[in-house]
Amino acid sequence: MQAPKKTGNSKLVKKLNKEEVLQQVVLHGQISRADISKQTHLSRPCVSALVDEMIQEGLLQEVGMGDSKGGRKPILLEYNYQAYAIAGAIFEGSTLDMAIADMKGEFLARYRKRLAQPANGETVIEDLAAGLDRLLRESGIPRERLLGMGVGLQGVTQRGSGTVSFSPSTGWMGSPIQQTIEARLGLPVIIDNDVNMMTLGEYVRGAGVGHTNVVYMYVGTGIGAGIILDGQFYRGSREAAGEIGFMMIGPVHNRPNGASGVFETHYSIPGIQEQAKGFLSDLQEGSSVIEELIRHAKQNAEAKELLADVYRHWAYGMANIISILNPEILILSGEMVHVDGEGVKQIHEWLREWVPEVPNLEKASLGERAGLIGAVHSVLEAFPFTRLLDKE
Amino acid sequence: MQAPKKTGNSKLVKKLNKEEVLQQVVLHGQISRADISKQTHLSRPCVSALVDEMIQEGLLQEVGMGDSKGGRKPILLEYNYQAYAIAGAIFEGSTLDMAIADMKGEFLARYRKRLAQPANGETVIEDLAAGLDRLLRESGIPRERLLGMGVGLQGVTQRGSGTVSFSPSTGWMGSPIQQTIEARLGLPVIIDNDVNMMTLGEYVRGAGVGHTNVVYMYVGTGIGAGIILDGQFYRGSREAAGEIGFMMIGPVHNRPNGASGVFETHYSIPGIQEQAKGFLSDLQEGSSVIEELIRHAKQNAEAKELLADVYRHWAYGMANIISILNPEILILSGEMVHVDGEGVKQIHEWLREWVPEVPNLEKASLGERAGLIGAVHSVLEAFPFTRLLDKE
DNA sequence: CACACAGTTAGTTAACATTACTAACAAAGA
DNA sequence: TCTTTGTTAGTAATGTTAACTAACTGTGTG
Repeated sequence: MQAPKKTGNSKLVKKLNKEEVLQQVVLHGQISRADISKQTHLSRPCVSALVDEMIQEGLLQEVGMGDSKGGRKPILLEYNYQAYAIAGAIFEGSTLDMAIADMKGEFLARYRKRLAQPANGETVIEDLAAGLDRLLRESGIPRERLLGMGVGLQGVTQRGSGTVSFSPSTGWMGSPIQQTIEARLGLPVIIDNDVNMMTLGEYVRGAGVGHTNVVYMYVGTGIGAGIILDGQFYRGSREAAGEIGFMMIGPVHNRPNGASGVFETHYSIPGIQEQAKGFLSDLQEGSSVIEELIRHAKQNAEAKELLADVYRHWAYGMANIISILNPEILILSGEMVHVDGEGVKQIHEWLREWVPEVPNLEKASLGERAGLIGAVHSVLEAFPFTRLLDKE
Repeated sequence: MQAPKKTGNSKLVKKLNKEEVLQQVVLHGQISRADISKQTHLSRPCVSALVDEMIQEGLLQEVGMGDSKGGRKPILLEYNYQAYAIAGAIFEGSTLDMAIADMKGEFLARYRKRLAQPANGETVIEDLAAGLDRLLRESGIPRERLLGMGVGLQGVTQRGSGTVSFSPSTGWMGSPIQQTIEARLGLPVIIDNDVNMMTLGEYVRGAGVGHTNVVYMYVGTGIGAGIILDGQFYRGSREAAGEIGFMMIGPVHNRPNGASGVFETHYSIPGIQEQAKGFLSDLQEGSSVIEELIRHAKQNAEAKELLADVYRHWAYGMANIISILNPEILILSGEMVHVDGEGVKQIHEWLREWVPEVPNLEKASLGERAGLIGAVHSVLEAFPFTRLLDKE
């Protein structure tokens, strides 16, 4: 039942210390051995030894001298972000969006492809493999320097077991798809829901940076949320946390589709469209329902009323989330990014009236890149520095 | 910024290993050195050394021989639950309820006192000190073997800073009351909201045992919840998590008291009483509003309607919590424990209709002892074995 | 039935490996 | 000359493996 550790866990301490040193370097960008020692309670000789090993391993580099502070000049160290690379992939509708990134999360190459619909699970895996090959070629990164791939997709995923129980856009159903892909690509793979990937992206690079309790609220085809509490992704006991589309907001009866939640039946984009069909029939491909609704609301009283109703009920949802979770920030995404300043202000006012601790309300800031960035970071998170230091 | 560690952190490893050993003993009740070694990846000699030290420190005891498994009989070790003691105190209305417990959380003595109202903050502290003295005398435990005291109270607490911003029953307001009490008692003190203490109690000894995602829903004078996610108490960014009385359930307008939440305005006990005042005027001291309402509902159509409405809105609250958090268990407490089987069944049916992952629905099982048990455990949690092993 | 002896399990001792520390020193600069 | 940075050398702490003692089970034999 216990993890096997052959050399005794003095090795563990070393690993921890190495990680701590690495963390300091990452944190400061450039730093000397002496300064690391000051920051970490580790002695200078010890830091020196650990740093030397990590230089051997390619994780750190000496990048020149710093300014003297009255004595010998320090040798500055830098994290070698190019030591390894990570791949990310997102299935969004019928397109596959891929990228390869360095360990900073910076994209080195990107690749996009439209998939034939309906998707066939096996050819989709081949598409993934082909995309990866191309990214490797384009970026010039040798395959053995790839740490893994993060894959985000619309649908229902069980990250723990690496299975996908429902995903029309990829054609993956049931079965431990993660292992299958890992075997095909010869790489560790992480599979997760697209909203979770976007949440992670915004958390590490977008609107959520610097916060420890973050709720990412998404309104699109459905309504969902990604939840990060005390700096940790919270998934719930059956990976069903954040299914806020099932909140009891709006008319309880009159719910045609039993599988859909009450909230999302009425206030997801399809739900709103249904309510607006009297005046919003002429919607061209690719345009935003909310933008259109806002436009109509300027002349049409009915549209104005609907828009206010939508805002109000979205605000109810936020108030419930806030009451339960007291997050520092609520990130608005999906179609909610099209709400204008007026609308956000109105929602904010309501919240101040209803709940005592109103968090920051911010629109998602990464746009369509959020998912990919999250996918890349899901790998970085799962393989923290630890793994790199394992190259025994 | 860094924790000071004088001897280098090889000492840290030892502590960790010692804790691991201790954990095994606690977990198994009785266990031999050899078995600990098998469970912990630590070698037998190492376990022996650590165990010997802990026997010296009084934390472990040899309690006799176990059965032979074909060779020498093992010497069984046991955790010495009596090595230290913990005190707990709960202010519930105008009574102060205190207990002293061993490290298993078993009460060794208990003490109750009615406080004069309105409470004066300073005399309350003296009451606390007097109660503690009495408990120590009664249980025969020397003061220096006390690890600390957990204090739970109705009101608004900031556990992080140890302050109480609102608490009529104790008369404590603002000011870092925790330090004041610590100074007076000469003991580490933990202050927390009573609902949080009860949540912890149910989590470690009551209905929540064995679960990692637990929501404890309390309906009384107000409506609140305690939240444990992935085995950790979740408090929110400003310690306002679980303020579910502010959910947007029930009539939004017509809320007389601006400080109270929409949900609790209508569906806390005072809110229900307000709605029931037509037929529930004759309520004697100490009886349950819900029990009375259930009784009336058998003859009175109006009462029946109100009861159904209350159940329904409580269920809305639960559905929202479940949608967001997907807990494994929802513990019903406060006046909700008086809901009869019929009512629970009805609520469960609604939930199955509304949300996909319905958790266990269970009534709180510890009754009025929950808070005290939680208070005691809050200390155990804050001073894990770590502290004991610090006696360098 | 007594008893020797092999086999097994528990716990300890001894020698060794790892890792971090302190102290002292060399290098480089103000 | 005094500082600051980085390294070398010796030491202390802690855990490991290997080997040993202790204690018990079970079995075959006189």
